Amino acid sequence: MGAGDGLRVAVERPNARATMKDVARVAGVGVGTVSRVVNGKSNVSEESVAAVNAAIDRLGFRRNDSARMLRTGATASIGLLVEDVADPFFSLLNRSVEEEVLRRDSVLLTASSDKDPERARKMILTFCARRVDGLVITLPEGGDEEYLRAELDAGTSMVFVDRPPRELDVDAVIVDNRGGARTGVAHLIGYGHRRIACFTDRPDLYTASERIAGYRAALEEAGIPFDPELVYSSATTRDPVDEPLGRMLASDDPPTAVFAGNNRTSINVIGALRIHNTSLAIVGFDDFELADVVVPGITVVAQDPKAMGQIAMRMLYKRLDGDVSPSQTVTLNTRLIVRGSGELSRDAVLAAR
Amino acid sequence: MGAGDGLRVAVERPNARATMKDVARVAGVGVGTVSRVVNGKSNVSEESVAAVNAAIDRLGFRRNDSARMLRTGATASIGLLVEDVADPFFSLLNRSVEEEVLRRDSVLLTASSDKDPERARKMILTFCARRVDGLVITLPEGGDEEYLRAELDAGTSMVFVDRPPRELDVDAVIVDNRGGARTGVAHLIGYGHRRIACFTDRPDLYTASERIAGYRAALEEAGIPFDPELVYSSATTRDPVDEPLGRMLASDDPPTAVFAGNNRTSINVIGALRIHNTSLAIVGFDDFELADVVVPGITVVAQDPKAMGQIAMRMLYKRLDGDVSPSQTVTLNTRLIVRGSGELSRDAVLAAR
DNA sequence: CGGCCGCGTGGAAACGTTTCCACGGGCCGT
DNA sequence: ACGGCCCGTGGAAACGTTTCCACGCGGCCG
Repeated sequence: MGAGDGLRVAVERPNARATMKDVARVAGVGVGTVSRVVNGKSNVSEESVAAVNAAIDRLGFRRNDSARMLRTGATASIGLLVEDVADPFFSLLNRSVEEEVLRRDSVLLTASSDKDPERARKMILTFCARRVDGLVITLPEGGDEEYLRAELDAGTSMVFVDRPPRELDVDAVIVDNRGGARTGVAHLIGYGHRRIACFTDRPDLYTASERIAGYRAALEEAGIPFDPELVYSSATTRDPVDEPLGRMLASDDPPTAVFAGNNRTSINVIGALRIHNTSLAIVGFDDFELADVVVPGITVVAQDPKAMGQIAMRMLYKRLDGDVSPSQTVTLNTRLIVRGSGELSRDAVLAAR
Repeated sequence: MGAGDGLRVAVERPNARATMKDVARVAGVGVGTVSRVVNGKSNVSEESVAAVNAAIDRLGFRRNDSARMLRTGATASIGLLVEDVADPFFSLLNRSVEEEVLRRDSVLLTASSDKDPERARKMILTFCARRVDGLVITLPEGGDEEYLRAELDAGTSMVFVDRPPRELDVDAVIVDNRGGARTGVAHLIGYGHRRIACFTDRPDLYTASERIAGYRAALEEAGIPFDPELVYSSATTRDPVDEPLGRMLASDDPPTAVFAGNNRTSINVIGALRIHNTSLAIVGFDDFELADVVVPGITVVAQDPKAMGQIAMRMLYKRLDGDVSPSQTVTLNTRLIVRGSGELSRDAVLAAR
């Protein structure tokens, strides 16, 4: 009645998870066989499979993946660190990464850095302690990235997204921020604008500085002098921009168009324009829901977070599958989506004044 | 030179992670001492601490959490399953859950069910195999929830969010969907409307059906007959609603106001109104960015995903800390945010026709 | 002066899996 | 008819931690 005993014990303590040993006892086989059945290995007799499955059901057995991970060294998990999982751009990226992770029957650990290098460091180290197979990282500005080298050397694969690495030899997928901004601003110039304001995020952020560079490049190409008075970088994307916009509008030579460096800033600009009861041509960087619901629809330079996630994961899994070729940076092109706000001509704006 | 040997081995194979055994050898102490140092236990001499830390730095040691989890049985991880991490509502919930998880030095596993019960089941079972300490779940409609009982019995704590459990004895935090909808519709009625259209999600979804019930309750209270012709439930929140709205507008007794059952539907309705070049009073369920940027601003019945996440996690951690009191369901109240679209009176709408 | 307590320590067992090795039995080929 | 081989199997080692137990040693109290 040895088997019966095993069962009784399990039934009497329903709160303890059954182990393979318990299953083996109940099924009357060895633990090796249980393991083979659980993992769907082929060389097991039909009777054994049936007996084991019956025992599993009876005991409510579920494999303990901690033990499996320890033994095999493979955790089947990926760590994702972004600025903020609630940000529209990153939440889309998150979802697309999730999709790829799921396809490989892995699990996704997520965290938001909140642009804090220290918090990012802590989370990445936590992920590494958990021995994730790979890491997808948007590293916040301003921190030291050297600590990552140790993890890299230890064999943890990683891909940077949205920002290129500075020193590290890792894969990355980024967006052509500069080119996208240049295109957007050139679009405005094409409609006759010569006084174009530029609202962005903190300029010490990689994406913001690139976009400002694109803005300047477009001006330069058109022979329009750069006027620092027309550039405003907010400390956080949350604060409104009515006041700086008001100052520009009140100047001798006010802008007739605005280039907004990111989607939240676009929204802030729209709000500020409403407050000042005026309309300028607008092109925003990064698409957002409702961009086509306001009137006029907002013309944007769109990124593709879904593609970014897919490509990043494809690169990562290639590394995990053993690819040791030199690291590369993929740059995604942007797409100009014309909706009306960017096609308001200089003449039309001036006429309305 | 025993210690030297240990070091040399580690240096020669930099790709292999050092273990506590390696650290112990290099530091000239026992593994027990290394473990105590790593975990910051107090009863270790200063010299030992110093020696161990030096060895750790030298070897790039990082504790293997798989082994730790196996040994201790505590994984310090929480699983979160929502409909879609890219949805504005759930991404905010995700972030707020993350914040609470971080506070407890845990890690967050996330997944999107995409409203597919089978996918949800798979992910939940995966989380359970990984022995997460607790689960935060938005269970998709239509699936069997019985399989959760086994996990519950096995001691995995869980909290439902956004939907109550049907049979299961688990904690939940939900929103007063019915009451919120009633308030929103009553608000419209207060401005004289008697023909109020209702656009929602699939009515077999819990939240949608509750909101429809709230809509009907408000009508009933005001003595307004319910007209099924004024209710449209789209199969997915992606499809536009121009056609059904057009049909309603073309009828003998067209609506003068709209209640939109969720934020994407609100957006669709705004788009459809624009196409039909007309304006009706609107109240939407669930706030969204830009609700105050369109003109007029959209009056909404707002939920608070952040609070939902906080409360859910507080309940979950109470359970993990041993609370065995009866399970409870917390219902969060909604808040009406007045922005203009809901205050367009019936007379104003009719006058504009 | 002797026993006892407590502190710092090393070592070994245990967590639950996977994987490797060895073994027995049937089958096929020579 | 016999040897080798393959298949299904059981058992044990190993993964890297934590935790428990036992040990030595000093100091303090009786």
